[in-house]
Amino acid sequence: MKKESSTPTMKDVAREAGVALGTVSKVVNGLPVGDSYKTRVEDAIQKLNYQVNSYAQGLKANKTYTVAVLIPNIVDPFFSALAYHINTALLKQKYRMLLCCTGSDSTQEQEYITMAQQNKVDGIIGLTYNPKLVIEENTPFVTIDRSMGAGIPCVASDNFAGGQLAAEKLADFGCKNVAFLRIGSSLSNEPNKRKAGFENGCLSRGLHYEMKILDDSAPYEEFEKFLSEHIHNGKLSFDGIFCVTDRLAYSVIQTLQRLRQRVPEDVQVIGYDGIRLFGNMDYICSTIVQPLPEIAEMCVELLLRENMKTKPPLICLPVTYAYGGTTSENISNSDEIQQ
Amino acid sequence: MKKESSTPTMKDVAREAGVALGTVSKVVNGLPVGDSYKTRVEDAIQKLNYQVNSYAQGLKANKTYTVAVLIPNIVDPFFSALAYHINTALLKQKYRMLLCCTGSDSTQEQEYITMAQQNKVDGIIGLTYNPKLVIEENTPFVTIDRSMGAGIPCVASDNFAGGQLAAEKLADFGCKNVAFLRIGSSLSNEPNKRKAGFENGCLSRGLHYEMKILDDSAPYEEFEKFLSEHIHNGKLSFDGIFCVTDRLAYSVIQTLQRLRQRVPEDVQVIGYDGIRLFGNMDYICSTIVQPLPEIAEMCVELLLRENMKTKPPLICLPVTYAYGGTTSENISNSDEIQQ
DNA sequence: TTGTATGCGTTATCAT
DNA sequence: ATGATAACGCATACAA
Repeated sequence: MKKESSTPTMKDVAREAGVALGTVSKVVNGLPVGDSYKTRVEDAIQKLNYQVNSYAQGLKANKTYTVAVLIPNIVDPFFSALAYHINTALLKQKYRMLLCCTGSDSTQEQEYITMAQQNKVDGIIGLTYNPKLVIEENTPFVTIDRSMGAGIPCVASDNFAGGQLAAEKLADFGCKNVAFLRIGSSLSNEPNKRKAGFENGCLSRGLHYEMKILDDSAPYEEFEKFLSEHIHNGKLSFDGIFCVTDRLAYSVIQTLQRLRQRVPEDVQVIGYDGIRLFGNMDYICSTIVQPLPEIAEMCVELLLRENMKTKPPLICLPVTYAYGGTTSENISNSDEIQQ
Repeated sequence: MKKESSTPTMKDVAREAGVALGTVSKVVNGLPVGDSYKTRVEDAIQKLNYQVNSYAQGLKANKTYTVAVLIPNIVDPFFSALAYHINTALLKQKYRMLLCCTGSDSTQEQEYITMAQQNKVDGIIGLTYNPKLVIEENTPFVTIDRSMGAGIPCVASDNFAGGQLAAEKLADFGCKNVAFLRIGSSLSNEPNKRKAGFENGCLSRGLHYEMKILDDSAPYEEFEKFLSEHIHNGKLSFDGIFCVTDRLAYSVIQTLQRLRQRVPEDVQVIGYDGIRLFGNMDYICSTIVQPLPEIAEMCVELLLRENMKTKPPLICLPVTYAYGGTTSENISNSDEIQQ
């Protein structure tokens, strides 16, 4: 009574084929085996519909071909696109993705990491908000957009250059008086560079600029208040706005419409991230596009690289600008106006 | 030389605590153990930073607390929202999600299923396009939106009622002459019921209607052609359009704008799915909302239910209508006009 | 109550 | 080249 109707094992295949256990293992793993044996084993595998048990493999080899990916959520288009590209990059290397949505919650993040390590993942890629996560020494870890120091590599878009590019584009498109709007965790230092780059760009191009930085806990209405206060006689004093994310840009554009400001005629808006509707359709605004495929590839390569001696602390990948209907370019793109 | 600097095992904990292996196991699993032993073991666990190896657990128990989720992709807002809710439902039951993006490709789907079974997942939830997938008998399987017969449960929104509701809403909002637009795999029979329900609704409400059904391979331009052909003297002969998905509705709305038709003044549009921007913001159009949380919960419950004798073949969950700016309702929602 | 021994499915090291 | 056997980390039936 040793076997219930459970899934067949190598032992079953060996018995069926009339060979030894080790022989089956060799066939499965493509090691040299006598031809007659090989076919017999393959027939038995077919007949029993045998599949290797990767849990047993993992136990033996101490390697699971699984990588945990920690992101805040999966419904924000930026994060879902990120997850998509990471999955693609992992698949190329025959790795599986264990997706962990943390809700940006430090406790959840730690729980997921513990879980992932119990699950003996071969590595963790994380866009996290907890600067002091407890991670085992021997679990490779790569972060996205969050420098955690201590020999943990961070892959990010070139946030500084992106901010700068945004300022330059606004200047190119005729803006004189611009604003930078930001909301979000002040812990995450990488995106802060967008502000610095933007300032730098404004200075070098002689743009007058103002900043409005909100904490995570602040209500969005603060921005509406800020913008209203800069309207005099129905006219906004800014002719260009750079938002720290496309998501914020989307809300800001709605607010501007409520305030009877036309985009892009009265005020131009540039976001950051390069989000597209349905992942492959229109940009939701003119934006600084993050090179998601490259970021994903880089994370995976760094994570799986053997000689971890040479782990670079921070890798910045180049960004590009894309038109999304909320800027006034001289090129005739006006038939695709959004919102 | 048996131990490299690898992760500690129960044996290490036992040695450290000066107790037997089985005692450690009991402590870890919360089985009764003498108090002094218990604290000693717990201290050792702390000291060594021990974590159970779920691969070894899984091998032993033949249970992995992992469920594979097959969806076409993760960047379409509908699928990402679905994945999000399934993940949430699984987490409640202490299950992990192995996310598999199939690209709607039958071969990929089969590969993923093979992979998932090698990984000894406890079950599979799939929104698939291959009607004849090979799945082991003893791997629980639940489908979403695709009836596969043969005792495999299917969870879906009430597509028929949804189509009917769309027709009724259009009728309520004053439409007389409506159209149904559909593109997508003709293999997937569940969403086909949207058409049937819509027809039924039109008939019972005395709406004149027309249909335009496109195959997956057809170019989207066919719709543009179809709509242009129904414009006479600048006026579209339809005053209401029901699109099989929000995604299609989005494209159709753009097309209508190109054709100088105002939405919703000239023609009202209703989609299906209930997609929201960024997962929690505005609907992209007036729409029939799928009850995603309930669908996810139902899938998980069905999948993990022990007494699989009573597997219902098809479960339809109720849909609701939501305003998204593309219908003309008499209620004063007009300040939130989209597009 | 605590310790010991066996087996889960696989791989790898041995003899043969 | 092939077959027997030990070991991976854990859970558990059984013995103490």
